[in-house]
Amino acid sequence: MRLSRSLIPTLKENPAEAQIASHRLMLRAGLIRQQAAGIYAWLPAGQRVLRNIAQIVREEQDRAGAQEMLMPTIQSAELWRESRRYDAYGPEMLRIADRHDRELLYGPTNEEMITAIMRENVQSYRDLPQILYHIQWKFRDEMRPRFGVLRGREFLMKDGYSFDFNYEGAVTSYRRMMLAYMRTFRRLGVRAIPMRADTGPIGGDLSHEFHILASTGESAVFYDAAFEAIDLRGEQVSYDDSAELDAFFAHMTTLYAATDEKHDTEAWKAVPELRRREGRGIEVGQIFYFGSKYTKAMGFSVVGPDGARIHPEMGSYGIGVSRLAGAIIEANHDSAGIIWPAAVAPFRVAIVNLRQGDAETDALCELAYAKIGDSALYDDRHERAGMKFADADLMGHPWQLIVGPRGAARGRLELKERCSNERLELALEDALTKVMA
RNA sequence: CGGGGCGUGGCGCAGCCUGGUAGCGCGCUUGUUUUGGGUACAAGAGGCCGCCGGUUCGAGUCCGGCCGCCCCGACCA
Repeated sequence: MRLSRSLIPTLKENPAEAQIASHRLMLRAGLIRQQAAGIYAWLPAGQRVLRNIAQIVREEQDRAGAQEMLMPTIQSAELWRESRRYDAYGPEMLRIADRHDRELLYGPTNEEMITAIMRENVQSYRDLPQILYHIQWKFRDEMRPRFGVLRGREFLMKDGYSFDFNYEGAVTSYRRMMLAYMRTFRRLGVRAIPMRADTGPIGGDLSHEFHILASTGESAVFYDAAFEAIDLRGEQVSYDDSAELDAFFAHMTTLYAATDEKHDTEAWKAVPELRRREGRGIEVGQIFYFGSKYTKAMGFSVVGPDGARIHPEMGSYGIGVSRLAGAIIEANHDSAGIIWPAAVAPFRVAIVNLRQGDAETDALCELAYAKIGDSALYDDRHERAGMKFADADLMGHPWQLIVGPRGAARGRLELKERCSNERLELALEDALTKVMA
């Protein structure tokens, strides 16, 4: 993308409404603009971030055997009466009436809808297990939206649902999703710790929240410092080997880690004192097992091998895609701006033309831009070098390809790595090799 | 929802107490200058002062109502 022709409105000053770093930086780097309390428009660069995060989430869900689908944002109140959550959910649910005065709602989550879809289309235990997910906008009418996209009212979420014939199967699905989540967060460039969590209105008795540690997090968390050292990735674990899956699950859940709702002071005392960490976390995902709560309430059953009907066992699995954009920035920034992990950066590299109009400089920039293509943001504005440097740092591209007349005359340019601030003078080909690695 | 605060060019703010033709910095446009970390000078453009009503000869300023936004708390798959 050529910056001169892009809607990436960077701000030099901090907008007054933004209190925390990620919110300030998302506004200043031109990623988002607020439209109403807790409701944001994602500008082109922001949309690219959202798309990158969603794509990684999608790939890891697919790899875990989940199937992508797409359910609507608007749901019928009838559906929610079946599970008795229409009244239970309270004012956080946005209720709408259509022109015929039929009661609708903007979905805050989709357990009812997916259960209804399964009920209509699945009759036999042989059709199980299944895990389905979608990436869709949700709306929860929060009492007090804040912190930009970290607590918005409208937000993009990956929500998935597993259906198993029995408890053992459901536990396996739960463990598969935990593995998928750890891999997802790893690829997104953040360390998220699974913590025992409260199940809340979704109900059920087994749940973990995934928290990125950050002083600005909304949740108080307690965890064993050993988490800071262990391998959270699970790269080598096979989804199809139940022994490996169980071992990974044990590895993730044996050490103490809990949110304040589930904090157990007795168990806490068993953690060596020097390893007790109390901090704050940003919840970026949560997984639940809740058995047949919804399949029973909504009358979804399948015929088993013995001819008897059983209510499938469910789990649900959420990742806050739009919240992650903010959380990743919260965990990766400095005083100059964002420091994007390469996997989610809107642009892998900025081409900084220090002397727009200088023939050799322009030519070298154009060549670099042609070779890199869409993952480059070419700063071809007629602006001073200082402003371009400041904007590139603010936007947080992992790499900056700095091209000025001094080097261009000799066919050289400078490559700056945002996270280390390291600069190298190189020929274009060598720089591209490093950038594309 | 309880408490607190704020709405004035795109952004950040002053002006309001004590009513009298709307200001500053940044940004934007044009020109000159400068050119490897937000250059300097000059000339410009841009404002239902959140909305409605009231008081007054006159309201950004005073009074009432409403709306929006932010912060603390409670709440929060």
